[in-house]
Amino acid sequence: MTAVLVIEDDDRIRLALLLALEEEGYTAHGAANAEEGLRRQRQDPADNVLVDLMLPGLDGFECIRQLRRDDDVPIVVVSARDDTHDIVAALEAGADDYLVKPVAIKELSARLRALRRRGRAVVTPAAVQVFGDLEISADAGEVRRAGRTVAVTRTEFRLLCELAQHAGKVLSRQQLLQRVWGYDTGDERLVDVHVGRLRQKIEEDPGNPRHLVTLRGLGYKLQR
Amino acid sequence: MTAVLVIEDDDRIRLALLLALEEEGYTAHGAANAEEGLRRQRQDPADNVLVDLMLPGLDGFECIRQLRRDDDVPIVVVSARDDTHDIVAALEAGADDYLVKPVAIKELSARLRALRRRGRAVVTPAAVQVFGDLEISADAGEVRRAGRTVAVTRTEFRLLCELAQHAGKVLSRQQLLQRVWGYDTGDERLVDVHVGRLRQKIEEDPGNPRHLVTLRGLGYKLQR
DNA sequence: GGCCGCATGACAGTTGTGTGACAAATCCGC
DNA sequence: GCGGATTTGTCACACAACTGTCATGCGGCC
Repeated sequence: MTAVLVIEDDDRIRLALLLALEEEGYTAHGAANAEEGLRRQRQDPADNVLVDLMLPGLDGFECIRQLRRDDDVPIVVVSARDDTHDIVAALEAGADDYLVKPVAIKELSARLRALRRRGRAVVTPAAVQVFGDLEISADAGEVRRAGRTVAVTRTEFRLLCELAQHAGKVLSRQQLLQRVWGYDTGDERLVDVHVGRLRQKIEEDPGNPRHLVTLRGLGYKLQR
Repeated sequence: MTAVLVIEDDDRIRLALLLALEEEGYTAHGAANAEEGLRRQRQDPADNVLVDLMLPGLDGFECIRQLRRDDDVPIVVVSARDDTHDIVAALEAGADDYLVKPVAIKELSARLRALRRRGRAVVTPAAVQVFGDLEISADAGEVRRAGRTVAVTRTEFRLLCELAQHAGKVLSRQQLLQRVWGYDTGDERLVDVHVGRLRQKIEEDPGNPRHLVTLRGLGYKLQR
């Protein structure tokens, strides 16, 4: 069974697409905005994703880019705008096809089939973030220091990724607790402990950290 | 350098496309009818083929089918007819995309790029992947370790292929359940068991896997 | 000097993973 | 169809790794 995720803010259009897709034999799920769509796709990846370009909050282009980071899923843009600039930008962002509303469901279905036939993307090397002698690859779930892979635990990895995502910026313990652990409240010392453990692994001299630095009274930040 | 073959009987349009493509940095060749196009592609395969639907003699649909028989080359239809039936028929025949004339060259170029990015044709025709002393032949359904063929079951093979397709990247148990078993939900331990069995067969020291490694809390990945 | 924030080591409870056993399902030659 | 062999999925258990809490001590800062 082929699953399709439809990210579209207009309720009427979304429902119409979902119904039409199910009519065509797909399992279809909807999301009303980019954030919800991304979460869904992470939790339970569909085989195809349909994205509208004009979304509240995170826009379609950014949504495509983030989808592409995690996944090779075929992405089809379904937009009201028939404009070469938009089409090119969407394809460059990582979309595989672009359809202008209103779409004929038979065409959509045929295009989805053509995309699946072509299969998943060629094995692309995992994306890597570099901080001096420190390399982080979210895809590969890997951290390297001076070329050597170091084993970090899941929590440490999440913490590191969160810091890397906001490289150079201070993140308070509260923010980290929230984003890494999902705690709205809790003991901030917990962050210290894990930062300490992380330093043991990724810093040359853990007592004198160069990448994962403390900003007294503010929090931590990751830098080159 | 990327080569494109344009099969189009209207001289003016063909020349315009060839010029525009060269402007975009492609090497472009033309053919005025299907027979000539097929011959050219056999003799000196291009990386992409553009086909008009209305051709003298052999028509575009048949041309696509014959191209597809020999080759996985990405095929884009460029036609004056904006009709769902034609679009669906062309895609079913084996085309990868369908553009309605007049085409914006920037859009065409972006679509060609998107296709190549995805194309299995361009990169993995042999479909034998090598991971150090481990070889996986997707076509032949064979797995070899250190030159010796090892017998793996169908499930194990699919699991291995899925991991190989995303070589070097972590796949969560959820993703594997979804992609290998098609389960939307289910016991993740199932994945563990099959990974364990696979290791017995493909790893030199199954207790100390070098290729099929666990990333605690994240999932599994296949590496060199 | 005293206070506060941070680093660190130890520890117990929890979680995640590997593995062997087993029964159901499937395959296959006859 | 039939019976044996293979494959598949479930379960339980053991073990190792990880997590969060706490206590202690150090060092900067007012």
